[in-house]
Amino acid sequence: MSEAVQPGNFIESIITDDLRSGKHKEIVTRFPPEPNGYLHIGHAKAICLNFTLAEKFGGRCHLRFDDTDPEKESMEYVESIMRDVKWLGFDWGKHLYFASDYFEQLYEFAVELIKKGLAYVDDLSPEEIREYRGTLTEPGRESPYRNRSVEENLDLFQRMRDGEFPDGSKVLRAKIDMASPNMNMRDPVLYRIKRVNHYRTGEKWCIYPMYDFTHPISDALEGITHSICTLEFEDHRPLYDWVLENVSVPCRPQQIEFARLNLSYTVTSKRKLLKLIEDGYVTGWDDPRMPTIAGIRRRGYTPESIRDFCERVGVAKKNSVVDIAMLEHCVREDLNRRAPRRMAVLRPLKVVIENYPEGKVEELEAINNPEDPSMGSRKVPFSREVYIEQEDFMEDPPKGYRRLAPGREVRLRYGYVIRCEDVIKDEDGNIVELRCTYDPETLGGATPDGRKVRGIIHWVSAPHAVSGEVRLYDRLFTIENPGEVEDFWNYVNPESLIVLKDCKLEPSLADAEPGSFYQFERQGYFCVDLVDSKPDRLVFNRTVALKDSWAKIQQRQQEQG
RNA sequence: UGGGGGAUCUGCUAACGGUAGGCGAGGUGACUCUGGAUCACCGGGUCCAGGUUCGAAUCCUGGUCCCCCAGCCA
Repeated sequence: MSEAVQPGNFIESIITDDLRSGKHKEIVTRFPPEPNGYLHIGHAKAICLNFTLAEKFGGRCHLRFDDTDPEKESMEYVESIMRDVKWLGFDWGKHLYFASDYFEQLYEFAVELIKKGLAYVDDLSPEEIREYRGTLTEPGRESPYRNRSVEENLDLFQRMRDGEFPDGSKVLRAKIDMASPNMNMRDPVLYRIKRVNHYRTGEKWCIYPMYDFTHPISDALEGITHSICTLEFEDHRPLYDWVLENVSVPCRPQQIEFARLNLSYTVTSKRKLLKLIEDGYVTGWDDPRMPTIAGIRRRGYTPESIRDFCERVGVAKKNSVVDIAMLEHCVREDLNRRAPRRMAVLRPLKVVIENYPEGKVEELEAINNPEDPSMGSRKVPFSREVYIEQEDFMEDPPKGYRRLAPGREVRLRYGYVIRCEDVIKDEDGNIVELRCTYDPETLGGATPDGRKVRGIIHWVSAPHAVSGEVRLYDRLFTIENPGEVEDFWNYVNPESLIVLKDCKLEPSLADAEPGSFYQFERQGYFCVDLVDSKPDRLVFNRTVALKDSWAKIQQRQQEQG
C-alpha cells in the first residue's frame, strides 16, 4: 500500500517516511472540532485532509468532539457537525469520540503530574496570572503558590473537583518555566473551575481541563499517530510534547501543522459568521450565502465538488487566500457533467408568434444533457405564445449582440427561428410584448436556405409554464478580503441575493424534488431549495452562474466607454 | 522587541542538487442549436545580496517582508 503512494504534500511525505521506517504500522488521524458552531469551508479542508490521508494510507480517521468548554457547546452543534461530515462523504465508522468521555482519565493524569511535582494549584486571580505571565519580551514571575507541597496540591485539586472553591478562585497549572520565551510554556493553566452545565456530563464536573492538556492526551488515548492542526498551534507543540512526555500515555502522537484555508470574498471566523446572522445580514447558519457546509449544501454545491476543491487547493505551511473562483470552477465542472438541462425564463417577456396557429401545441425534443447522452431527452411543449428572457431582446442592440431585435432573427432552442416584427409598449414606454413570426422550415436546427442564425435563446411556452420563485445568489461581499477589515459588514454585497418571484419554468420542472439540481440553459446551475420550496410553490436557488462571455464583452465595452 | 513559522506566475500549488510544471484567473482563436461545454494557443514566477557546486527554487551566510503567540477559548 504505502509503496504505491506518491508523496503529494509535505504531510504525506512525513507519513510515507514513518511507514517506511517502521515508526508506524498504520496511521490514525482525527478531526477534532469543538461543538460550538457550524462547520465551514475551512473545516472541510481539514476534514478532507484527515479522512483522505487515512483512506490513502489504509488507516483510519476518528471524529472527536473537543468539548472541554461547556460554556458554548451544545448537542445541536454536535449533530450539525456529524451531518456535515457525513454529507461530505466521510465515515468515521465506530470511531466517534468525545473528550468529555476522558474527563475521569484526564483527572488522573493531572494527579500524576502533581505527584511528579509538575503541576500545582494556584490561587492567583485571572488578572494576577496575566500580570505574572510577563510579556513577549520580559520573562514572567513565579506564582507565590508555585512551591506548594505535593500533598497540599493533591488535597487542593481534589477539593477543586469536589466543588469547595468558587469559580475562578483556583486553577491547576503545569510547572514548567516562567521565563520561557514561548508564552505557552510559562506554567500554562491545565484546569479551571467553572460551574456550568455540560451538555454531556451535566453537573458531574465543576472543573474542566484546558485544550493544551486535553488534546495531546486524547490523541494518545486513541492511538492517533499524526495529529494535524492549523498553523496557530505551532508554538503549542512544545507543550503538546511536554504533556505526553510527563504523563503515562500509551503512545506518542506527532503534531503537524498546516495552513488553514482562506477564501476571497468570504469570512470564516466564527465571531464574524455569528455577527452576520445576529444582525440579519443573512438568515442563519444555513443561508445559501454562508460559507458554512450547511449553507453551501443548501446553495446547491455538491460534496464531490467540495472534495475536489480541497484536493486542488493543496496543503502547505504558507498562509494563503484561495480565489473563490476556484471553488466556483469546481462546482461548475461537477454540475456540468451531472445536471439535467432545463429551460427557465427568469425575467419573462411575452412573445406572440402571429403566424403560428392558435391552439396548436407541438412537443419538441430536448436533450437532457449534451455532456451525457445516457441522460436521454424529454419533450417540451411549444405554442403560439412563449416567454423569453427580457435581456434576450434589445430595441437598439449594440455591436456584437446576437439575440432578438426589431427585424432580426433568433432561434428558439430546440424549436424554430423567429423574427421580431413589432414591439408593444405600455404608456410608460416599457416593452410588454413582442409580435413575431416564425419560419416553419427551421425546426431542428436547420435553415433550408442556409442562412446563419447565430443567436439561440431559451424560452417557455406561456400556457404550459409553471411559475416559481428563483433566488439569485452571488458573493456575499463586494471586497476580496472582508476578513481583514474591522467593519466587514459594510461590505456585504447588496446583490448577494436577488429574489425573482414570477419566473416561468418549463412544465417538467413541476415535480422537481427538494435538493435536486438542474442547469437552466444559458443561465446557471440551480437547485430546489431544501427549506422553502413547496410542491405548489417551487423555490430554486442559483448555485453558480454559467460563465458568460457576452457579459464580459459588454463589461469591457462599457469600460472603454 | 523575545519566541515560533513562512516567502515560487495575477491566485493556489509542484519540483526532495539536474529541462521551473499543473490548476484557477486573464487573453486569443477553433468548434457549437446553451455567447454554456470542449479543444488549441498566449502571456506570466523562484523575496534580495553574497557564497558552495560542473550545476541552486532547493545547501550555506547575511538581509528584507509577511503571519502567529501575552484567554481560566479551541
